[in-house]
Amino acid sequence: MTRVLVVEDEPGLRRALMINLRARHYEATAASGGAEALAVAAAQPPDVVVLDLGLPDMDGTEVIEGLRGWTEVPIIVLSARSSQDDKVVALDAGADDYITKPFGMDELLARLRAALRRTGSGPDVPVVETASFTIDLAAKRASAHGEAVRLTPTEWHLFEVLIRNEGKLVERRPLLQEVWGPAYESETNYLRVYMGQLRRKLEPDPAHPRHLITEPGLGYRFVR
Amino acid sequence: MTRVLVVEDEPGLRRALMINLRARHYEATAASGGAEALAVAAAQPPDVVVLDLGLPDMDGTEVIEGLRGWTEVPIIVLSARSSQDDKVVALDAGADDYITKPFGMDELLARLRAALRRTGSGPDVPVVETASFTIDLAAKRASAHGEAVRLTPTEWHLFEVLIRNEGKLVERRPLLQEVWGPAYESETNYLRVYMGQLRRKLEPDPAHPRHLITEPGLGYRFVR
DNA sequence: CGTGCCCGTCAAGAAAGCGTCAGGAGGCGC
DNA sequence: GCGCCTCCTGACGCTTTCTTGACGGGCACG
Repeated sequence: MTRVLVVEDEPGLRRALMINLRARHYEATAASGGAEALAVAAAQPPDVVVLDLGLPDMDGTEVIEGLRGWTEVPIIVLSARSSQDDKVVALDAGADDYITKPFGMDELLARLRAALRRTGSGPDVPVVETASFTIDLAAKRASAHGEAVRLTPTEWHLFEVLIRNEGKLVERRPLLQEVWGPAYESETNYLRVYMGQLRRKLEPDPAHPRHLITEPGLGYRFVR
Repeated sequence: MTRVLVVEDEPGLRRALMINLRARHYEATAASGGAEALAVAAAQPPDVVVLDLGLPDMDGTEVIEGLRGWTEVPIIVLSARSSQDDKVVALDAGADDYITKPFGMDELLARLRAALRRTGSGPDVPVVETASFTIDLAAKRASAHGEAVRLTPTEWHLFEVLIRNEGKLVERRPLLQEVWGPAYESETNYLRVYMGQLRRKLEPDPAHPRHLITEPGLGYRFVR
């Protein structure tokens, strides 16, 4: 879950922010001062920081710099001060966005989404690991028995479909349609050839596969 | 030099923006309509886009979507409309920032710097060192076998994309789109030529590359 | 015990992709 | 205008990948 650190000294606004964020299924943590914010961020690095500049204990810019010393987490600044100078100082200190109070909750949330989108912290976990081999879908890297293994485009495509349905049986027809297109749905030959290649490259004992399983008469299944 | 695309239909504001950007040593290009903006961006992919939402020929959101179809270049929206809904729509369509008119030039420039800072950074170090060569992204300097090497602008651009995705496979189409623009996504010739040039300039044995790796049928990969 | 079905394996030709070279066009400074 | 650099483009031979057919083994069933 996406973790948001809210740094706001005024209890009313802090509470409103927390409620709204949690309603959107963010994991929201609160800090009421700059020192506390830095401590919390260090203990549990957030995915995005919403920072009120007008804190009682520290200047807001110092908080930004304190964070920027070790993390590039997006920082969205809230501030009652609307002069250009204030914005320039905060943005150049390392803030990603600057919203003047009073602000609308919808706007804040939209800017939050924009900031999170950029970091690309998608919910995907594209690394699949088994006892025998490791597959990194994003980087298109595979390794087995400790050594890097090269897969051809078709092998990747086929394997991806199986991994997406990990544990589940994938019947031959959907498999063929997905990888080779609808015109090839009866070319079960291809499956035999390419499953064989995948096994030879990845399985410890290709003749007795443990992860790329044949379900006779039905299709194939990938199990971890 | 950093390339800024300014999309603004009103001549006075457009001129003011261009003057201010050029005074800060940005390479600023102007477009007065949405269609023109998309064409210019495709021909010469910019590093950041400043986009007025109130264009005569297209809805601003369409322009955002047209860009987001192929590039993740930062988009800073300018708009006379200050309602939350307008901001939410533009930001969720893919904009990175939203500034309401009238605005101060200093603020725009600060937000521009913030947007550019994000793209350049990441977990990158501006200096990449391998056993065979050294690349200083910031200073645009390269050296191999102890000697300085000159790379052309296109070679830099291509190499930067690969370095940003160090270790990860970059497929041909995204690579072509990023470096040459969306109209060139099938010109795989270019990749072959320029990868060859990079290898000849940087690899100890260009015929057997160790760092600029080809993944047949898929794309290319930079490994340290 | 024979037959048919399905699967795994192999190999060879076809197709697609890759590296390389060289020539020409266009831009830029002199 | 002239030379230099960069980019684009097409062609060629070579490598990798895909496709296709054939063969043999295991298994169920008659």
